[in-house]
Amino acid sequence: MNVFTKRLKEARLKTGLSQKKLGIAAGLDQFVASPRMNQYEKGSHLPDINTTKKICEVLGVPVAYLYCEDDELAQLIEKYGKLSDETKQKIRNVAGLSLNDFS
Amino acid sequence: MNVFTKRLKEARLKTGLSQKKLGIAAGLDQFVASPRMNQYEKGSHLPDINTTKKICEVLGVPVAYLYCEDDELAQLIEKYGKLSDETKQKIRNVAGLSLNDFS
DNA sequence: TAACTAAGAATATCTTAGCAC
DNA sequence: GTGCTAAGATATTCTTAGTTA
Repeated sequence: MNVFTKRLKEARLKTGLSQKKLGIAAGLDQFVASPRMNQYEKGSHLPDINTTKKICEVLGVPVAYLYCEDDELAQLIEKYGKLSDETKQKIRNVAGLSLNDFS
Repeated sequence: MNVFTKRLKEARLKTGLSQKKLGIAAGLDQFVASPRMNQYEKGSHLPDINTTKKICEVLGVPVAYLYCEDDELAQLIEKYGKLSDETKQKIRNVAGLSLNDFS
């Protein structure tokens, strides 16, 4: 079980969708959605980048989230897009990434 | 030019390595390193996950970095691993991810 | 209904052999 | 040396046709 499959399964279960329904929601044909999503989640195959993007859109997570090895960083990646601009800026300040840090 | 190719090129140029040298450092055969790394950087092909991991190790970036669409989040992903545990915890607090937030 | 798998079909990447700068 | 590409060889995923719980 690699990181991709772990994050994919966790994110899917959060939505309450079955493997098949997630695949259909991501634009896969109804007859292939079940085996393909299962192959992705079990790790026997890896989806191409476009399918990955669509799956992530349905799951509400960035693509980077599925590839993130570090659990804490993965949490941060998942939440980052839902934060206010103010909070994002605060995080950038703390991380030392601010371009406009005159403090 | 997609996100993967953009981040790959930027990260490689930061290291000062040529495409070929990066490929060799990532474990690719010397005769295939140049075309393969070029194919990855130009976006004609995508490397498998194991090759991606090795490339990222040489580049000093997490795999998630190459797949991150958001530029600011990508910066944060790149820097996160280099931060102190204290700074990481501060960021988690600001993001509202702390499990031990009794404030 | 949901999760899962084998195996041939289809499609992708990888290697070779180069060219252009 | 560096960046880059076409095309056949190779390895992967995708579809089909199911089984299992």
